Amino acid sequence: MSSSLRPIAPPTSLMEVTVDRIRDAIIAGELPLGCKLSEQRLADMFGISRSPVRDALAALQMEGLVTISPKRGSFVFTPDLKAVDEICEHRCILEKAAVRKAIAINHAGLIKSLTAACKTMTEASQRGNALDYTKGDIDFHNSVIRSGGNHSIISSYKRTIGPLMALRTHLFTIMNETLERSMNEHLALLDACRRKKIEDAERLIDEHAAHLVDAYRTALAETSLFDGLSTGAA
Amino acid sequence: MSSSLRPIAPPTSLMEVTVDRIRDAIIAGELPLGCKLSEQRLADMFGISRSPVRDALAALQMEGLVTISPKRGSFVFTPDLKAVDEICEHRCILEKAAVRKAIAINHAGLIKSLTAACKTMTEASQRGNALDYTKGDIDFHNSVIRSGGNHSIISSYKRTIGPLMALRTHLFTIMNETLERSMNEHLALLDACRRKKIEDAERLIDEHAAHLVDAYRTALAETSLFDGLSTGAA
DNA sequence: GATCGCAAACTAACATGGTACATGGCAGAT
DNA sequence: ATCTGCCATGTACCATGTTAGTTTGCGATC
Repeated sequence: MSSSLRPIAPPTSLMEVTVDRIRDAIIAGELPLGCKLSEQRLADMFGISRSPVRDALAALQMEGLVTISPKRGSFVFTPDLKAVDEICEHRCILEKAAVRKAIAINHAGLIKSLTAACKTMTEASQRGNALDYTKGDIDFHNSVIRSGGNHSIISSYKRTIGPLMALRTHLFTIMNETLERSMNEHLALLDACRRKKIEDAERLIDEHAAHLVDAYRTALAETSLFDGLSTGAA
Repeated sequence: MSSSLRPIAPPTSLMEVTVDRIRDAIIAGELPLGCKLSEQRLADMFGISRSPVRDALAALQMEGLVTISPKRGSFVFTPDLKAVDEICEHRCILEKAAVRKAIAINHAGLIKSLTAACKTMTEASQRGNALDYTKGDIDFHNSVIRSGGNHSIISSYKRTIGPLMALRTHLFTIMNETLERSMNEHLALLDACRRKKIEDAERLIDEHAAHLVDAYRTALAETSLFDGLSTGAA
């Protein structure tokens, strides 16, 4: 109750927070796959003008989360099976290159960040919280990439896995089956990194990616059953 | 026949052509490295409003050609030595992965497109036309990536090499020295691909990338001598 | 009854005005 | 003389009006 008359003093631009809000809504499943994203509707939903919404949609297209058809509108990106395969293959290539470099030039930082991520995942696993586990999972893979130190790859990786974001939510439902195996795979990779076994680390990344493809394909198959166009729930 | 344009309907959006015009101006060197890109000035230059210019700048940021500082403006991206190293390393990783896959699953297509690119480069080399040679060079590397067939990698590659576009022009000046070596390297890679020598192909890509880094670093060193802020010539 | 054409509604794309913010220069104080 | 604070200027960012293109639904025609 001081002199701060401005409860919301956004240091970042309105467009930036709009990007975050739409991205969160997509990841949370409030804006389902293939959902039409009307500029006017989103503007009304957030109580702002169409301009920042338009800029935000362009930025999200850059991240691979939405697709924009000229003169037709924006839609939540829906990857098909082929796209999932290609994205996972691409992701696997980047991770293997990053882990190889990280072990060589940034071993301490790699182990530290990977250990922290594994700690988060272990705790979430014990509590049976798939959402927190997945956040730790994302942290783990981001740590691998970031430890590689190549900024070009870091930014590319972010855009690469973007199209899979909308599938993440549906991955939670089947995660329980594969959670234990996933946990063991991450721990094995951490161990290989700690012992600087590059060959083993790359092999483990390959195997992990293969399992990930299966999970995403299953999630995609489930979501395709809906096949409906929802307007998005509150 | 002129009326049946409906089914395909080429969307010649004003924003799209603005993107092309600005990109061409950057590649041509009319908009030098680090040049400030005023929305109003560009809009006046093209005789249009600021809206499509703003959208075009956002798209070019996606391609890595410009950087946008919030509330400050857009600038032609200027890579430093570290960025050049990282981009070339990234690019090398993608090319090696693509050539490995292309040899395995799309050998005929790979050889065909690479041969065509080499033909263009050879002719340009004999005429001493560095510009055409470079276009063939770009075609060659794009062919490697495209023959890999992974669409995620293809789009990522485009964005990856974007930041180096502004340096391309200055590369022409020193290309004559390294043109012959570059030509031989490409021919050697084509030969390795034709004989399905994956190991050799990857090694050649590594070596070629190393030489490319040197060329870009030299170009960057030359451009940094200018250090001036030009408003762009007609 | 099916198909083609037309029209109305919707929506993205473009243009323009207002506002907040960042930068550069200048005056005044120490 | 140097530094600091204020002011002028330019610019990006947001809001809103206008236009043009696409889609959809209905009706007429075959």
